[in-house]
Amino acid sequence: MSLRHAVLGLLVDQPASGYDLMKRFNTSLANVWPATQSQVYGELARLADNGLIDVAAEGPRGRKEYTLTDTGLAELQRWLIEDKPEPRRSSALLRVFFIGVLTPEQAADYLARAAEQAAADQAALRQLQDSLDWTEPGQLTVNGRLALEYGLRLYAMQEEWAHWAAGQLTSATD
Amino acid sequence: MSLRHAVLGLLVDQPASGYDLMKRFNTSLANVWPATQSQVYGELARLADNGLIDVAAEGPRGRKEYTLTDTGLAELQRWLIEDKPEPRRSSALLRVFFIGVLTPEQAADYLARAAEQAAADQAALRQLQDSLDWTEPGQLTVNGRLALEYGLRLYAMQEEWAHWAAGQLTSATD
DNA sequence: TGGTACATGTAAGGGGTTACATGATTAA
DNA sequence: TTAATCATGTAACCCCTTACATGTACCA
Repeated sequence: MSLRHAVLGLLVDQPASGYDLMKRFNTSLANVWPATQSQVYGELARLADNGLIDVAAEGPRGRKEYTLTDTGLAELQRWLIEDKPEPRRSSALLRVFFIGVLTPEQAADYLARAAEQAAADQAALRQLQDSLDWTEPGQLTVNGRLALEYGLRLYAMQEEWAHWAAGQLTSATD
Repeated sequence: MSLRHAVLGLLVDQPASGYDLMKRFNTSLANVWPATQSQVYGELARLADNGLIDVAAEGPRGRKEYTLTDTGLAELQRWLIEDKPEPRRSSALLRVFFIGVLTPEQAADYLARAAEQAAADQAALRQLQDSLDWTEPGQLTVNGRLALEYGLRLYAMQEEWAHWAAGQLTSATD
C-alpha cells in the first residue's frame, strides 16, 4: 500500500490539492511511483477520513488544499523505517526465462533491443538530470538526485547485462 | 497481464497440472514472478476456455494435465517479441525520495540496512547458483542462468549505490 | 489407520487502470 | 466569448492476496 505513503510524502512541507498532487506524480514521481487521478482523489478522501491529512483551506472550483497532520507524518516515518519491501515482479526477467522459445536470431534481436532501450532510458534520465535546477536546495531535489543516480546505475547495468547475455547465447549456439 | 504468459511459458515442452505448476512457480519463478495457487487455477481455466492450452490427460484426484496448444505457443512468442514492458514501481526508490523526513542518523541507518540487505540477497542467489545442477542442459536452466546473473548484478549495483548514497548524505550534512 | 502429499476450487477485499461525467475560473 | 486550465468525483473491470472449503490417493 505505497500509494498512500507517496501522497503523504508529497504533502510534507508542501500543502496541495489533488490537482497539484497529480502534477507532482507526473513529474517527480513519474519514474518511481506512477498514479492516476482517480487513485489520488480516492486516497485523499480516505487519508482525510483517517486523520492522516486535513483540509487546511478551500479555494475556487471546490479546490481543497490538504496538509499533513502529525499522525500522517508519524505514519510516513514509520513506513520508511519499519516496512519491508514487497517481492518484486519483473516482466523483463520473465521474458528472459522463456527466451528459448524464440529462434536464436529472434533471441539475439530481443537482447539487442533490450540493450538499446536501456541506453535510451539512461540518456533520457541524464537529460532530465541536466535540465533540473539543482541550485535551490530542498529535500525533494537532494533525495531526487539519489533516486536519479539509482536509475542511471540500473540502466547501465541492464545495458551491460544485455550485451553479456547476447554473448552467452551466441557461444551456446556455436 | 504477465501471469498468463508465465503459465504458458512453464507449459512449453512440459505438460503439467495446476499443482505441478505451483511447484514451478515456487522454485524457478519465485524471484521473478510469484503467483498464488488461487491465481494459477483461475488462469488455467481461462486459458483453456480461450484455447491457448488443452487438457491432455486426466489423472487421479481430479488431476488435469494441461498442454500448450499451437495458439498458446504463438501467443507466448508474440508477447516475447511485441509487448512493451510496463512502467515499473519501486517502493525502495519511493523511500529514498522521502528519506529527508528522517533524522540524519535514521537515514544513514536506513541506507546501511539497504546495503546489507542487497549483500544478503546477493549471497542467497549465489548459493542458489551453486546448488543448482547445471550439468543437464535445457531451456530453463540455460535461461535461468541469464536471469540469475541479472539478479546478481542488480544486487551488486544496489549495494554499491547504497554506500554511495550514504556518503552523499553525510557530506551534505557536514 | 492415520498422516502427508496430491489436487482443485470459491469468496471477499484491496489496489490499479481506463473511461466517463461534470462543472468553475481565467485569460486572450 | 471561447478555449485552456483548474478541479473533483464515479463506475466498470482486471489482477492480486488471503482465507476458506473440500476431497482423494498413497505410504508407513
